Amino acid sequence: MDRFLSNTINRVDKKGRVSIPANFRTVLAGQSSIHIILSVDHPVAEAGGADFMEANLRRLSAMDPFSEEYEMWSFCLLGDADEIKVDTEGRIILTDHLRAHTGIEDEVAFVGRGHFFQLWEPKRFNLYREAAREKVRLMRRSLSSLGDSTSQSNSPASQAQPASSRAGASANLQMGNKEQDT
Amino acid sequence: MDRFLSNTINRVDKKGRVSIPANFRTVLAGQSSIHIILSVDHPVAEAGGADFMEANLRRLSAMDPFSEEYEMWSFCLLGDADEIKVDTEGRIILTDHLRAHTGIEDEVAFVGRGHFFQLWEPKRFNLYREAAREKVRLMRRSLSSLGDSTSQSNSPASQAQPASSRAGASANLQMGNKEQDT
DNA sequence: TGGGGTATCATGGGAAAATATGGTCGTCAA
DNA sequence: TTGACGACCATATTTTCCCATGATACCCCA
Repeated sequence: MDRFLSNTINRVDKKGRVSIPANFRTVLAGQSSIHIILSVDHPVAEAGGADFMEANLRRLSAMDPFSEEYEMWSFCLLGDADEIKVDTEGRIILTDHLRAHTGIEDEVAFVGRGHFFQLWEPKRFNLYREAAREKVRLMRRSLSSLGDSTSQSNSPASQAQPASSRAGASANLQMGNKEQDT
Repeated sequence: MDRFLSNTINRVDKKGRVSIPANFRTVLAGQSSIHIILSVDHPVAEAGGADFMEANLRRLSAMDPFSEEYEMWSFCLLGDADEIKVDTEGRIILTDHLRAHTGIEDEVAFVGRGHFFQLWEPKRFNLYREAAREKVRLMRRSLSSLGDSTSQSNSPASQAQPASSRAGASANLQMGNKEQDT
């Protein structure tokens, strides 16, 4: 298990602690803290281990340091970021501005996104999920009307290759910027 | 045997476990977990081994990582997916959101689809199957009216189903995209 | 070819391990 | 001193492992 998958809803206790789902913890492989940034697009926080942070910084370093783009990105990526300790039970304490940004109160939806995961307020998560599913439905429909190779009206799966070909496969599995595999 | 074929209905026990059909297990070749995604069109889950997951992700990696398209697909393919452990007896435990999406309660229809297989709630599976047959019948009819006027139903599959009477059936092709979840 | 024995399979249940969650008690700093 | 936080402990629930059973399919040999 080497990427964040699936979603779980966990409770926040009186002290503000939440358990990171066990399968996410195994991906984090015992790191004692996680890095969190706030999404600019949605009321959601995005988190991952050290490699997640590094990937973000690497993206930043590819920009012109005097551009406005750089200014804004670095502001959000660094200024609005957090490094949160994971306690001995695998829990984290949410910061105030994380709660404010996400609307999280007493429950958190942990949503795996590959090389990072998201923290949603559960109701918002469900809304967004519905919207995402609808969008995918529409996108696929318009795709198949183009005569997209083999794609018949199935799931994304309908396109999958026979099991072989795994050699090059893992190369770009991860999104955008990724560095560690395994 | 390297493809998932045919279909089987197995029971879910009190603890929520259900056996993966033995012939499917041989295709999985001893992998200790399976990957599952939820169909966006139907109340069905689609599952396979590691190669199934990789094939899906490969599809993702062809997209622009900053596009909305990518965002939506990856959300569904990763955030709404599951990696489920297979126990020593070859059983899995269905997650809550999988049950919510499929409507599965105490029985599961495993349906082979080649390089992956589906999990259906048996009644819905039957309805869908009816609807699918009807569609095929209609499509064939309109096709054959283009030229081959004589071709009448003699497919090996044409069984004793009174073709009509299932008027409502095709409507059900879409059923369930309004699943009520938690 | 028939019959008995054997392997495989779906299913069930008990017990141990893991997990999510709750609470207590010091410590350190404001 | 108070309040936040970390380490530590407690517990209910869930998951996993192990063993058992009835049923069926399969095979071998007389």
